[in-house]
Amino acid sequence: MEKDKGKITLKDVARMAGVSRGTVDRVLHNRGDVSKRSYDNVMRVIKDIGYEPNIYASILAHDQNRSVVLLLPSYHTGEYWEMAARGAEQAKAYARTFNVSIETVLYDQYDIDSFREACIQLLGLSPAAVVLAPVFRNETAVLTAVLRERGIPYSYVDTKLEEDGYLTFYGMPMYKSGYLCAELLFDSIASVPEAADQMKVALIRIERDRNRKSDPTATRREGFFDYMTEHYPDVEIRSVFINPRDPESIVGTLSAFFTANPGITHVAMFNSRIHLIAPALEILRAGDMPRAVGFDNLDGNLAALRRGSIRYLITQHTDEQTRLAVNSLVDYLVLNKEPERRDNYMHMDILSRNNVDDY
Amino acid sequence: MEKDKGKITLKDVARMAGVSRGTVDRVLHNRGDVSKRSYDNVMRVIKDIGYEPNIYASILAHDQNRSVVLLLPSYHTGEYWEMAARGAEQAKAYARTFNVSIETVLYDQYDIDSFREACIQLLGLSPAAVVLAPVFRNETAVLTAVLRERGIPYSYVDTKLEEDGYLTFYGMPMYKSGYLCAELLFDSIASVPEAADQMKVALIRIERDRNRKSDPTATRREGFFDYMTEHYPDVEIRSVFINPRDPESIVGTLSAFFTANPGITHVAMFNSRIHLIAPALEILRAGDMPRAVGFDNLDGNLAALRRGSIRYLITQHTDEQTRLAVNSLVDYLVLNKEPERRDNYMHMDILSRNNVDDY
DNA sequence: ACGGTTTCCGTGCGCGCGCACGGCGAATTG
DNA sequence: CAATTCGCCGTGCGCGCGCACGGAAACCGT
Repeated sequence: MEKDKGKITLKDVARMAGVSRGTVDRVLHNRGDVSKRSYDNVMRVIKDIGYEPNIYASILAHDQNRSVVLLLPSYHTGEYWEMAARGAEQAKAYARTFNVSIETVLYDQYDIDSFREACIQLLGLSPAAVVLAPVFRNETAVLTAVLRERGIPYSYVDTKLEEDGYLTFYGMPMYKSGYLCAELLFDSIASVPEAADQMKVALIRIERDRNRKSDPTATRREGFFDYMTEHYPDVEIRSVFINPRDPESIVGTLSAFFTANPGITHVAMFNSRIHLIAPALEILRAGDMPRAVGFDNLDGNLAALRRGSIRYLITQHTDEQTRLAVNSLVDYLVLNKEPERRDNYMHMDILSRNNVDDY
Repeated sequence: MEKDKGKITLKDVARMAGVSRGTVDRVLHNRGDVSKRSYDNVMRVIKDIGYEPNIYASILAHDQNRSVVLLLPSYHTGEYWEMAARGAEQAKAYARTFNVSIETVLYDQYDIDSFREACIQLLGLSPAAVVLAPVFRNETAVLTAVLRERGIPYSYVDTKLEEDGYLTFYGMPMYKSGYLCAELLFDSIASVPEAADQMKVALIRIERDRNRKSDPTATRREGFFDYMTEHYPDVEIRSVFINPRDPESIVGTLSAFFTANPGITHVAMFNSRIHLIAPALEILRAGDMPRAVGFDNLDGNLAALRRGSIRYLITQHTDEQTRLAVNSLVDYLVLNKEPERRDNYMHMDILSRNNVDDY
């Protein structure tokens, strides 16, 4: 494209503008102490010959110690937010090639005070940029106000607030994911739609979400129901609530449910925890496994997929989201690169037993 | 994690190892002229304190004009290899942050002489690294021999030769992709397997491949047949050959085929060109569209997917493959980073009408 | 005319590393 | 034993830029 041969340097610009390197430098950084005449000269030369600073020399001379801090919900092994942490780990490799370090601050997503503390801790780290998963919306708004005031760029992952101070957002299209879930579930009778009247669906939900007003999967459920209404309006759909904190109880809960609701042929679960019910299905329905579709590539889910107790997983790449969010901030910080898109809805992957291996 | 404050430099290593900067440098680059004693000392210190070179200083001092050259089949808009070129374009962004430029040399994949010429042209560019799509296997072997002799690292995309001089390979698991194709195609009767005896499959193939001994999709077809034998041994499978150079003829060919073979319910195509037959299906089978599954995310294929004339596409991310191959070479050149894996079989994406939007 | 500001500008140093050059002691050779 | 070679090593320069320092005009008031 452009000739890299006779690389144009700041010195060249200085010479061509009839000034010194220092003056060009002052112009480039709007640092004042430059006469209008010199300023114009320099600017003209820069435009004319298309000078671009050498970022390596710049960074080397600068030698800053930037760090990107992630603010995420804490997690146990195998849980949803672990994937985000994994993505952060991957981003580290990229960041460290730019001498940017990555730190993570965790909070309890069910304890607003821990979030407040985490915010204070985060600011104490004096981050060069921040990645947020905004579970507590009001408190997050407070934090981002501070960040904006301090000129610290930040990005959202998973969910975003409706404001426009953020650099990027990486998330999943929730409504569509529910729609897709229904489609995959009922693709099993696509060639014989008249079989629909023998089909019956169980939606597995979390006990705690039953009375929760802000269920994060509500939109997804909406997409699911819309698909069903459009394509299979007469199929029966039942909900059953399990308690994820007490895995022992799940077999019992489902056993009672299947007895009370015979003929369940399809199972769906809208959060990331379908791995919790896979063993129960294997025990209770070994003979005639219902077709099950769930979300997210947790290790437990992938294992169940491989065992055959789950037919499809729809994944949103939480790790990728985090990785890309960090990278966008690093690019912005180091290379002055504006992101291509502010809002990035990630592609949903469909995982089956036969394409999970090279995942 | 590590303290970035007192950044460890090459000079520190030298001091701690009781040698000079030059010696450390020689060790780092395996440049010889170092006594075993000094070598061991330096290596130990490096391990101990976890020294990592500052790439900015490194690149700045280096200031070479390396270029990575891609050797790919030429293409028209909307064809398979265009995706590889697109991936190269994306890699450019990454490469340029390291002052590495990307060049592409194209050849006619049906003309061996053009390949030979391309090889000469490539060597004339004195590349720092090369990415290859080895259509002509024998000639490619000749080229790679030269590259090895000159110490130029290279990577394969799409296909590889069975040798072990390459740095990385990025491709798709072909057998599995065929297996997956069959599964997706017949998932439509998964809940009512007894419907299988009313199903009939058409495999659309390319006229030119009929007598070709090295059909690149042969392995894929094998996976497909294995799945069918295992799960639906009695389903009828018919092949029909079309001429992609004469799109006008396709409707006629398929029309005759459907007449001769009534009751086709499923259609599969193992190369990237299923977009060629989508219009024909829309015309000939508007009333009862067969279920069609194809490969690769060509724009034409995606459009047909959106229109509903294709049910699923299995994609192998040719663009990603190329991008990653280039990146692995850049990392190797600039950062001395060995690739994590030599052979990288890419994940296969399943695309349906409902997850294609954010692709 | 002279001291004191203000405005504007040039120069030198250092960031950490790659590499060429030259040097020094020990081994080898005639 | 002197001359040469060889193995090993240290030093200096430059990559392009940021920034601090100091200095030269120009301007001002007395």
